[in-house]
Amino acid sequence: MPSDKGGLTPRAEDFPRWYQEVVAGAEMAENGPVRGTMVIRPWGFGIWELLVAELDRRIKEAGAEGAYFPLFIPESFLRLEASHVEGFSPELAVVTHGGGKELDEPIVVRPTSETVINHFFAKWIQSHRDLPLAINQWSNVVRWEMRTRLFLRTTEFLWQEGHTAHSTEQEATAYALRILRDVYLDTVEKAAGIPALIGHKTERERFAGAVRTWTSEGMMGDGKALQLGTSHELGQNFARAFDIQFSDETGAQQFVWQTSWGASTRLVGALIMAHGDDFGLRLPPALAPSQVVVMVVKEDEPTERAAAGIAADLKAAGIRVRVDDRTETGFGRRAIDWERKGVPVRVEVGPRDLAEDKAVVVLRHDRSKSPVALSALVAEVGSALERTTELLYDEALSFRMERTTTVDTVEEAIEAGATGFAVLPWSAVGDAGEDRLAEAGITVRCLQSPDGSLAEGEEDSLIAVVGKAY
RNA sequence: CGGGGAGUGGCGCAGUAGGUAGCGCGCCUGCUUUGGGGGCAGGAGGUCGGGGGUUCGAGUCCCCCCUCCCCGACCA
Repeated sequence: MPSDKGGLTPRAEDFPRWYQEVVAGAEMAENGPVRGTMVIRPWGFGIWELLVAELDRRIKEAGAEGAYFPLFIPESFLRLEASHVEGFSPELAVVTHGGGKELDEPIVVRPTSETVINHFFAKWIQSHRDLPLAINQWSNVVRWEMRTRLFLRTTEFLWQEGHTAHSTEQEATAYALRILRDVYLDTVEKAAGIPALIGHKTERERFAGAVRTWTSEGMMGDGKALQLGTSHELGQNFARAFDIQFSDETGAQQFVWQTSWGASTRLVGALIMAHGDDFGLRLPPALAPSQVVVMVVKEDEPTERAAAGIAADLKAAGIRVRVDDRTETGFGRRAIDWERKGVPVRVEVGPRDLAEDKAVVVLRHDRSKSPVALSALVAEVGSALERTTELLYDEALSFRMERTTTVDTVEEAIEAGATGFAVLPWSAVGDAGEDRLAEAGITVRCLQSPDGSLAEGEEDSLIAVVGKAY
């Protein structure tokens, strides 16, 4: 029996199931033949490509240059930084054979590229004049995860990893924060329309090998947290392990101060979970492979011509548009398909509209329909697209506020954290409190100043935002 | 690795005392319909996860193996 929800399980009924159905139904991705791997289909990859463009533009503006390092890393490299190996060894994929022979030294498939990149940084950096050095790589990485979910956690995933070296600690800190704010926070909020909290991780949540990890965290539609982008201050840990030294102005040898930062295909999952509704995906226009679909309601020559004309006008206005003239498929089916894929605006063109020189404009955000005069169509669609991201953002923000509770104790945080975020004084948590939260499946997502701004240390005045996480 | 479940057309499933495989969706053809998963008619598509055994006969019973999913320990 057809329902107008396109056959999806309601989000509130079973969120994980709804998520899987959206990923499949919107033709975004499916499982690969090897456990935990993912085939990203054109619709999902189109979203990723737009995300890459948004991120990369900001990364370049922040002064990092693109480069590429190998997929294969000598196993010995990983061992050079103690906490780094410890953190990653359980999830490594290791190549032991090549060309039909057993290798002398096993090769690791990169779980991240800190080690290879720093091996080369050591070679490239000689003088303070070589600094700062900022490199960004777009690549795939492999982490042998136990439980996987499409986009959220897969064995192989696509990401961007930035690596920098600076002559002073202050400069490294400033750069890590610049990336957090100007790249991640800005992309996530402006392009993706997802409100994010920023702060730093507690010691136990910190990246393996970092001295401080900065994070941006979003709340998903089920109240759980998802890390959206992280930026690490590595101090001189890797510099010492890989002997990355430079001569300063006085001729003295010094170790560099470093950062690394990344965002992954997980962001596509964030988009689904932050904005999706019972009818499927809802895409912010900046990340929609097609921002508008013009639907030919009925097969007939004047209608098809009118639809093509509308599409051409929209395209000329710089809008990504596609025409759906598959009239051999029923109208309802096609409408639901585009709705599930999250296309922000649909323009329906049929003989009845054309008789009045109109078309029906349907907004995916609230599924509202309104007749619009053809002469006003481009302007109307354009302004609808401009409003969409902010509407999605506002909706997600009020949801997060509804689901965020300020509390005083760990026990209260456990209760509130079951369905959303709990905010409490960091001094009320501490190491023991983190243990207690962990028993309830809750983690500290980030530490902030009481006003929500960034703070550096672990001093008592900080607040902790806690919740269940993906 | 510990506990639980499942492998049957592309997808989701049924298959009842063992008797030679079926349903829904999808797909193809034609007609009709197109304003929220249309209707009618016809059609294609299956080594029943693999191997062995019992039997006149195995999707079904027995043994071994493989794979996948869910829950717990790890994680952008």
